[in-house]
Amino acid sequence: MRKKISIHDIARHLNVSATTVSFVLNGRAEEMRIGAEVKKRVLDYAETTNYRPNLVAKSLRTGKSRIIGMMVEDISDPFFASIARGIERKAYQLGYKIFFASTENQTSNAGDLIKVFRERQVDSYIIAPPPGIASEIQALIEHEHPVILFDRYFPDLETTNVIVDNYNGTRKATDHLRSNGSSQIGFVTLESAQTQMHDRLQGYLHAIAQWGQAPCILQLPYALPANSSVEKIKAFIRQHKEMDGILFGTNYLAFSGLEAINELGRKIPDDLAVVSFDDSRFFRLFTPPVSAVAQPLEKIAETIISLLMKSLDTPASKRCVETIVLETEFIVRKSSLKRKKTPSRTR
Amino acid sequence: MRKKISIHDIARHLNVSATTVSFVLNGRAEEMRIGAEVKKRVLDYAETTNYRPNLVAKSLRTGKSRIIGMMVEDISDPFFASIARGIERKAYQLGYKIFFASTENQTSNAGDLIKVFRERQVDSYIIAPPPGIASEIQALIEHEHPVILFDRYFPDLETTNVIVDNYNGTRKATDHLRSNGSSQIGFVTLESAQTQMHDRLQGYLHAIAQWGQAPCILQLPYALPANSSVEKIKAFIRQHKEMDGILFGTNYLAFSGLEAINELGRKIPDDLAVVSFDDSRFFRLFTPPVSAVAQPLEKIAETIISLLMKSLDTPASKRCVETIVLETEFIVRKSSLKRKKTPSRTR
DNA sequence: TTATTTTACTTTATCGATTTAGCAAAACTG
DNA sequence: CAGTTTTGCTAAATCGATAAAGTAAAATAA
Repeated sequence: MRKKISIHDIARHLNVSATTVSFVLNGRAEEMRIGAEVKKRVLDYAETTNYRPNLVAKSLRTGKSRIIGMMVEDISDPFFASIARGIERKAYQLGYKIFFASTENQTSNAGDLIKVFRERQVDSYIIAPPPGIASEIQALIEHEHPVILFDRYFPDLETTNVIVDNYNGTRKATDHLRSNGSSQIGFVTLESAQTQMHDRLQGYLHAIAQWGQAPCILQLPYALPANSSVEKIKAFIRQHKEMDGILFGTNYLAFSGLEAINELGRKIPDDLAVVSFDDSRFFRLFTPPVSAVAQPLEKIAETIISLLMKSLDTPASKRCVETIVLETEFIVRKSSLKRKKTPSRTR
Repeated sequence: MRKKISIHDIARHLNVSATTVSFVLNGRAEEMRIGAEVKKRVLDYAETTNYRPNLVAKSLRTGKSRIIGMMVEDISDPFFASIARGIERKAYQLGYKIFFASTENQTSNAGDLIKVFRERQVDSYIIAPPPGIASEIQALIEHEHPVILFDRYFPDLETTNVIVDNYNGTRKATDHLRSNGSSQIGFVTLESAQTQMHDRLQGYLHAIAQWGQAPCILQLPYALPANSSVEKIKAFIRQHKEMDGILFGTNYLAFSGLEAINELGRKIPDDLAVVSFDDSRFFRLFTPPVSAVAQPLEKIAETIISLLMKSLDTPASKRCVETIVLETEFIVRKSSLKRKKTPSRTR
């Protein structure tokens, strides 16, 4: 096993100092007045020996790791996975690496992760925060680490946030149900006081208030197993016979909901129309396809990274905080041609 | 901004040496005969100042980073995302952190990533390798880094591999289609010579050979956009009128396939029965639900981590290579009660 | 009582980079 | 031709930890 070569090995071999090698390899040869010939010899030797800098050493010396710590609820959740993927792509291009981690939306997990990240000298953070972690985030900012919150945020905290317009998302979705014939619209959401769910709830409430409908809401605990969700949604549907439209607060709630509706033998959309907040590639595959409020995943990732880079380029003292609100898109899906072609096909 | 405190700060404050502090904080106080009182003072002071070791410095000194580099095709793909999640959970418990990265199954991306990982002093690797990366992986092993390949591997390389029994997976799936009435079974797969797809193909071929059916195969290029896949699958189905069963080589091919079948107005399973390799939580939500070959995701993650830990505990010279083949589970999904209860419901 | 061992630490080197300060030789200036 | 500047480098300190080797004082043994 040939050992890894260091800057000192190069220096020794060429009879120059490590400093010179460092300057050359960092492209500071001119600035530091290193002769053209020495420069060439260093470059050539580094090339032939396939020298790779030890970034751990570099980090220790410079205090910057070029590592981003990213914490989300669950990296295997399609929403977070997509955003993570987008961020990954852009970060790598910029020479940054990412530690991804899942909080399960637990305060304690997030707290532990922040500690671990700090030990590892992570120098910036992208966080979809769980409740109760505001003070730790505040501490990160006080330590001058760039922090971007996304998906949800703390209104009391002066952070840079990237979110979507949840309020108008559910509002448009509710209006859509109404204008497509539903008069009693239910909302199935999470028992969560976090901003994203709060705003979605408000959007729904304000929408139904327009035509004077009373709220009809089911709030499920976070991380409820899918089969329990299905049961609770079934009970909810049974209890509200008058309900002829349902809006789901997340796509996985919608999946449980579709299953519940299916099991109850209700017909979509004739018995019960369905719309989901947060799109999924699967909605178009259902019969009938499901309309949804799509979040601009690529745009979210892009915005997060560009704000983060801006923050990294700015001294802590003059970083400005801002909350970027991205628009959602309402995707209307009607039954495909099949439905029209064979309206009375038996199943 | 209060500065981060180091072992030297503690030493200075308590009038002891940094070495003493290091020993105490690493639990080596007894071994190194540090007095109980000094030990207590160090521990207390570290506690009150909220001392956190600088793991970058530690890595530099010890040469171990306790960072695992994990490379998969795409971390947002549900298969890889689930495995990543399982690995993440276990790795954190063991004090390891993970760099996740996506290769897009491109040799050059994987090569670059290996370089980046090495610069960052990653000390072990979990890789779902793209084609053509065998020599770089060989080099990693020669440098005595523990490496675990999963999902696919290189038969010529002496590596530790964690795979599933792809051959029997497709074989069982094909048999299932046959015994449920399909007599002409098609196979939609990827244009890939990698082991996992190769074995799936063989399973299919051997299965149909049992009853003398001729192969009926569609191979799609890797990373084909979903809408092109749909078109190609539609053409394939149209060309093979006699085909009454289709096996899909991956779940995303199955999704395209379902869309294609839908658009052609064929009925599942009466016109065309469908089975997918690689399960998805969505298959049960389709009407009718789709049977699938499920890979043991949790078990794969578990096996990878335990082999990796074993490897890390073993000197490079006496690590043994092994290929663990995990069994798949064939999940039969019949139409739900609804189908039976209301066989002639119109839609 | 002297020699040896044990106790309880400390000194110093090191990991692989960066960075500040410095220094000799060459070139230029007046 | 002495003095200053520029050129082209290098020595040494540093980041924050660990580890090998050392050492003074106390305890024990002969």
